[in-house]
Amino acid sequence: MGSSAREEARIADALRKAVLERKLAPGSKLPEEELAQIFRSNRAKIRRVLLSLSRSHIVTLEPGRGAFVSRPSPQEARDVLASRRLIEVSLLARPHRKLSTQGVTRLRRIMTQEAEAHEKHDAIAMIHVSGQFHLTLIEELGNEVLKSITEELILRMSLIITMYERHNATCCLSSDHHDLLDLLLAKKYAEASILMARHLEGIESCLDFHRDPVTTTILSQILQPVQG
Amino acid sequence: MGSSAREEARIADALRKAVLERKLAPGSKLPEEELAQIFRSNRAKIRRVLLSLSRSHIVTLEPGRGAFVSRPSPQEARDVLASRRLIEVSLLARPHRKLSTQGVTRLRRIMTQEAEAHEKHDAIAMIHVSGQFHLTLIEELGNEVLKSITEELILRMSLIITMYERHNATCCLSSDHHDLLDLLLAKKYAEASILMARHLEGIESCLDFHRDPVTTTILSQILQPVQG
DNA sequence: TCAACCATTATTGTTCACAATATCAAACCC
DNA sequence: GGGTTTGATATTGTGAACAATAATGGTTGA
Repeated sequence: MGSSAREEARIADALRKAVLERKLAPGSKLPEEELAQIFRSNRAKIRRVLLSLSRSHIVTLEPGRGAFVSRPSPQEARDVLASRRLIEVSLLARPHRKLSTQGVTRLRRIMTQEAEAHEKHDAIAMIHVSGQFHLTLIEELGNEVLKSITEELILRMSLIITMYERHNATCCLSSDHHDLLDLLLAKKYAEASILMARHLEGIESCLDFHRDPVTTTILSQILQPVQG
Repeated sequence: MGSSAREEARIADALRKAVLERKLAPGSKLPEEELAQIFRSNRAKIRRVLLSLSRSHIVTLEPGRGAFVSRPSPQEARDVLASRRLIEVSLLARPHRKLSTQGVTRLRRIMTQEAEAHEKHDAIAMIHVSGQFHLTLIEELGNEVLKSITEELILRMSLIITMYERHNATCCLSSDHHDLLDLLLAKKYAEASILMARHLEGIESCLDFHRDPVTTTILSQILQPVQG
């Protein structure tokens, strides 16, 4: 069987998904044995997955103690937010290329899904779709490298929001996304970039770095339904 | 012994250094056993290091075949260059903070080393010092996250330059660095960012994506002196 | 009652042997 | 003679057993 890489990718994706959807709280312990049986895998594979995720700052490996979902410090949080803002705002201000017609179609479809999720009050779907909007924008106006960098930053932001969010603030106002696309179609890049800056600052303003980083270490049974 | 992480970091650093200094040609095979005895280590640790490096796009793991130094495609090369340009140029245009006095000192010291390396025609020292200049700038004006992102991009650029460089073009004109610092001290950020854009475009213009990616697979004896 | 210590238990870290796979070369058929 | 097949060799992939380490809980003594 040469599908071991696929299996590891599946496990890593499931963990990343759980982090993105804020089901795995920062600080949660990730015991190798437990993960192995949840995913019907073995420790060796789990271990490689955890090593990979630790390189993406999603997981922190403490020697002799094991793997934990990362708990970004306030400073790290600020840096992640600032970095994402720099990338996305600058890209809108000076996009590498024009929006393709199929790109516009993709963005429109995503916004439709966003509206549906909003209507159903499906917070998890909102997170996914909102992330997809930003990533598609980067893919269209930028390139693959920026996209994968931002993918990682978005994942780290999920941890940050879980730790430091003030109330149940909505992560992304979908109206912003709508206005953003309008401005881009009108080639008003300067205005679009300003809107994006405000958009991301909006997320930031919902954070409170003073409060105790509440990290209820949730049991891993949350992962059970993920792997189907 | 709990120093296994340290040992792995040492091996990873040695490999990264070899890539940065362009001693390890893209496409070179990295056999686990051979690396293990070069670094007086074992396959398990080597394997973990290679997995880590593969996450940084420095190494490519081919299932069943082993690890190879990555050979970035022309498209990937363009994306890496564009991403680095976006980050550094935007950061100069709108720095997150002012240059600290000790930051200026550090940059000046680096430029001194740069002049020395230039005088001695020490190409390897030039690479290191030039990278340090850019990274220090990002650390001073930006943050740690952007710094580590750029660290990875610089490493990938080393591979790109090895594969696609036209002649023996100097990677960074030190005069540019000098002018850059002057502009920053004068708070002429707009001009500084333009200079940075030209600076990085200069590197890009030395590349030729049409020529065959010459990848002389160098033996790993190059690594021997690295680990001392 | 509290604190320090020690034994127990659970988890991680390491090593080894073996299985699977790809590479290479020689033999073979067309 | 060229291309294909087939076996030998080397390298990677996998799993399990063992060692080392940290967390846990209970005991003992002040």
